[in-house]
Amino acid sequence: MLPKLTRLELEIMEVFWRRGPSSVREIQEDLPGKTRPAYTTVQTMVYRLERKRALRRARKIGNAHIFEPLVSRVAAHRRLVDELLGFFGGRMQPIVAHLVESGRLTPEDVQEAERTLRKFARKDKE
Amino acid sequence: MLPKLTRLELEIMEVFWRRGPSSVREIQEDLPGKTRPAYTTVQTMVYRLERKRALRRARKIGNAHIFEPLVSRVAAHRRLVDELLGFFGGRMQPIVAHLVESGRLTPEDVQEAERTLRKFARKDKE
DNA sequence: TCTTATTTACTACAACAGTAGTAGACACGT
DNA sequence: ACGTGTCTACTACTGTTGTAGTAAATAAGA
Repeated sequence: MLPKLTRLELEIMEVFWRRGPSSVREIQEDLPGKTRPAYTTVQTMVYRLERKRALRRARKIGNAHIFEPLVSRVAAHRRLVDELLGFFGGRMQPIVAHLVESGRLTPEDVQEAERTLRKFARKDKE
Repeated sequence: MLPKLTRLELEIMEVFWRRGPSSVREIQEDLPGKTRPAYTTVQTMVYRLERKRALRRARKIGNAHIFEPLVSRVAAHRRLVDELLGFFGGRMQPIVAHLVESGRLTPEDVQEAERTLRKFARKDKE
């Protein structure tokens, strides 16, 4: 079962997904400047992600551990969307309405959705 | 500024939005059986929602306070969607993709989105 | 080999979230 | 007016999240 990731954990995973296997130091330095936590803060988060089985120690370079992701970006993202959906009792309509009203669901997004839908419809028939 | 609401706080607000002004007892008894917390748990949450200015004491019946919502369901829902959007760096496409792939964005939902979009486009021109 | 900078492993702690108990106030029926 | 049950106001405790410090191990350069 996919572990639940918090905001900061997700930010850190995001760096791993971009960079691939990395050390704590590399991750910390790659975090956006304004939000950058102390080295040991990142270290703590990495350890927690390891306990949650979202990361694992892949190898060592010098005395530094190199960690790598065990969960994919897509899987983590899907979980986020599922959670939101839960809040809305599984009903899409209010979500879509909010997205449209806040002007962030563009006509292009909708067309893209239609394309994806058709692709899935075809796949179902096969 | 709209306060941030947690999972249980949202569940409780949901009952208020359905019922209108209510006592702690009424809310507690209206919560779904499997998840129903103790009376004092609900009471604590209601107090916290009051501190967060999501609820206020409207009046008294006997010695019981009647609370009423200060934030609307739509506003709270919009905040949830905005938060999710933040996780995705503001880009819609991955969210839509997940929704479609999990089979929860139906063709009807997309048509609904198109209708809403057209309505908004018209409004922009006015 | 000695020194030093880096890394690890561990500890700490405040805020928040979820959970609930208890003591005392109070309203209501008789 | 009394007793009883409900409600309030407070307190408490656990787990999680975000934050970081410190001591000891260790790699790597001089």
